[in-house]
Amino acid sequence: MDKNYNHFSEKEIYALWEKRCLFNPDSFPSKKKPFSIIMPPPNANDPLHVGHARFVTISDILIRYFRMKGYKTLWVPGADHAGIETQFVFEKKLREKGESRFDFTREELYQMIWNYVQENKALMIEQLKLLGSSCDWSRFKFTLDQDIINVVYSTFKKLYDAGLVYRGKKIINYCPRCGTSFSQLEVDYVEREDFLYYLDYETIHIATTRPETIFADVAVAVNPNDKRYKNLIGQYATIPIIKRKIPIIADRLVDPKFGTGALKITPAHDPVDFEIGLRHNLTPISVIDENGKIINSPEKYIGLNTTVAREEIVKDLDHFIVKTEKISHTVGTCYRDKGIIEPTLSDQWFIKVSPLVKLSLDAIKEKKVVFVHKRFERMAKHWYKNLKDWNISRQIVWGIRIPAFRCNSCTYWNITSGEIPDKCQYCGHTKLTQDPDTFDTWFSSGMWPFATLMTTRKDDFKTFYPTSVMVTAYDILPFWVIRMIMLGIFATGNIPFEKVLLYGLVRDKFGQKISKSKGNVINPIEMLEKYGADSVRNSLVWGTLIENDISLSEDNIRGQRNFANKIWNIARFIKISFSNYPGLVPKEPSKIRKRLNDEDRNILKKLQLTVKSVSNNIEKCKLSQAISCIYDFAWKDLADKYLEGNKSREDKDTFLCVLRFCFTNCIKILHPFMPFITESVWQQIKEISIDDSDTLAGSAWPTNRNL
RNA sequence: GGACGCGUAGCUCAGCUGGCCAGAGCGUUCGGUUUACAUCCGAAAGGUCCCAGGUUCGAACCCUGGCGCGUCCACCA
Repeated sequence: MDKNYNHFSEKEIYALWEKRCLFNPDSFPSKKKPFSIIMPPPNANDPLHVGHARFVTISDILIRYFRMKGYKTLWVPGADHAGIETQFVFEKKLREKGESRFDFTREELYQMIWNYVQENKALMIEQLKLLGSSCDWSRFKFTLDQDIINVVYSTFKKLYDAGLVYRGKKIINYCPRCGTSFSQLEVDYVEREDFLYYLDYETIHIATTRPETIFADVAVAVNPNDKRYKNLIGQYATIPIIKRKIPIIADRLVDPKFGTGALKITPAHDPVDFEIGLRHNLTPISVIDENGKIINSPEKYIGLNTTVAREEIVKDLDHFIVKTEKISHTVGTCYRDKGIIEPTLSDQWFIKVSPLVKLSLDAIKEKKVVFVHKRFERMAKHWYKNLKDWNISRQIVWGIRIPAFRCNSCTYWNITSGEIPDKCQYCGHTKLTQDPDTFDTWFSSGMWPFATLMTTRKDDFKTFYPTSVMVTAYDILPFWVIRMIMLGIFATGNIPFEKVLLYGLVRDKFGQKISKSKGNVINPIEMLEKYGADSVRNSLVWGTLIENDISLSEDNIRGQRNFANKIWNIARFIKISFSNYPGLVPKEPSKIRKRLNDEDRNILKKLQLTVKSVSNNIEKCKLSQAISCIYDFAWKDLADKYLEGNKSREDKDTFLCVLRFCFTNCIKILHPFMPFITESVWQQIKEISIDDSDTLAGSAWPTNRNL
């Protein structure tokens, strides 16, 4: 054995595990209880970052622990097509080559992105292996695999048949440059300076930052309690330039303290106005089309973009402008190109969420789904209560195309489970046109736990659903976790997972958020090459609670590398000692009980307590406590005190037997955390070890009976 | 405006349902050269547990209020 541990044999170790098929539950025909985790599929297109490294570590610790405990263990890996994200990255690449998505047909574009993603997917898989992930690669799923798509289709159909899918005109967040709508969550609100124009509507003055939308006004609203305007309610105001008369109405959403306290109502271009419009039965008028150009306005403005139109209209409004002031307010911007989002009326598919929310809240209340950390349960409930109907249409190509076909004759929509209808089910007409839109990524990934298990192996769904625990970052609780619960219960009648373990974000060593612009990005693969996967893994659970954000520093990783080296050297001491005493046969301490002294009994007792505490902590997902227990036992109790205090002892025989026994058990409980070094050590000393397991990864967790 | 957190050693953080002199890692200082490891060993310094009240025999921990910081969400035209 070398003087120091070097981690360069990690790949061989991983290959050994794969060769033994240790990660495939089919190799264990036991009737034991199943334990399963579905991996949140990383974006196929991006290299792994430290956040991924954290969930890999956490999940792998749990998986390896339960595997050693004898459970039938399955960890399903996967990759996500990451709809909008990927298409925009790809389009950027096209632009660099002087091409655009409009140069290709839909099918060509899809195929090109598909090929591009396949190339990158391989890298992602490679990196997951470098981290030691003990997934069953034979069950790998991609979110655009045909069988996954089929599950998504039939779930959509089921939702439709249950009356939970509807097509509606709604205000959506539309980006005219990207040509797509975004969910509420994809819009960034930024603080901006703008002019607030006070306009004379004859009977009343209103204030607006968007004068280009005045031709879309259908009313002026005031707060019902606003004494200034009480007698105007029911009367009319007049839109300048076109002189159209519109009613003055009262609505509680109007803030009397803002501007003049009178709000022009433009239901087609503002979400609040849309809501007020609905309440008062006002018919919306659109003045901005999907390209961001003015329509339904006086001739001279038609076709202008909104910025130019605003300038022109402000010029023409002239003496109608009573006052102009600068204000700073928040404006919705596109999270991709940072441009202004136009709230626009559009036809989209929606999911009616209230029945699904009820199912989910009930499941949480009945403790069918348990959040390991209570505070996330509180957050989830809060989200559910504020969830609005879910717009699932996206105007992009890279995704799952919505199986909705509109009849060219009667214009009714035919919804299928994916198959192309040969005739309209309402009028029998044979010409139908498919909706060009694709599903929101979160809609299909919300089905991930059951879509994967329904398509891996024949009995997987039966055996492994609901999965044992969902491990994911807390920042996607609202995007993903709550939607998986809704869709899982709806589609299968059963919860998708029993526990939700949400972990905190990885930050830099000062606790700052990691971002490219700050230049504090930590590349896990670089660290792993430098210090070994075990060190990186340990540094991601060490010292901070799982549910809290963790500050990662290279110092920390180095500290864990030193720990790995300590483990290596205890093994080296044992190996050298045994080879110095060729006649020495390792015996279990229970067989030589009479020869044990106080120190021997003490360390054996300590081992027992450590195993117990580590098991408890892992089962409660308290991983930082678990690893620090092992760390203290291995380094302080075993190496510094016991080994150091006994190395020159007369009774070498007993000492070495006790040491060997404690150490082999120690690397067993350390294995889920640091699989490579422990396996590597096991391969070195297994001939003098306590059991005859060929690999440590496939060995059994220590139990009270054999301690 | 709403929700959820955080404030403990120089830094990053533990401290579970109130109870032994408040802990760890890193850093700092001092001392160790053979024989498992300098990626090591031994020792030391370093804390008004954000502030103020309250509950209690007893509070870093529970309650109330403040101050400071962070994240997410949202409907200010």
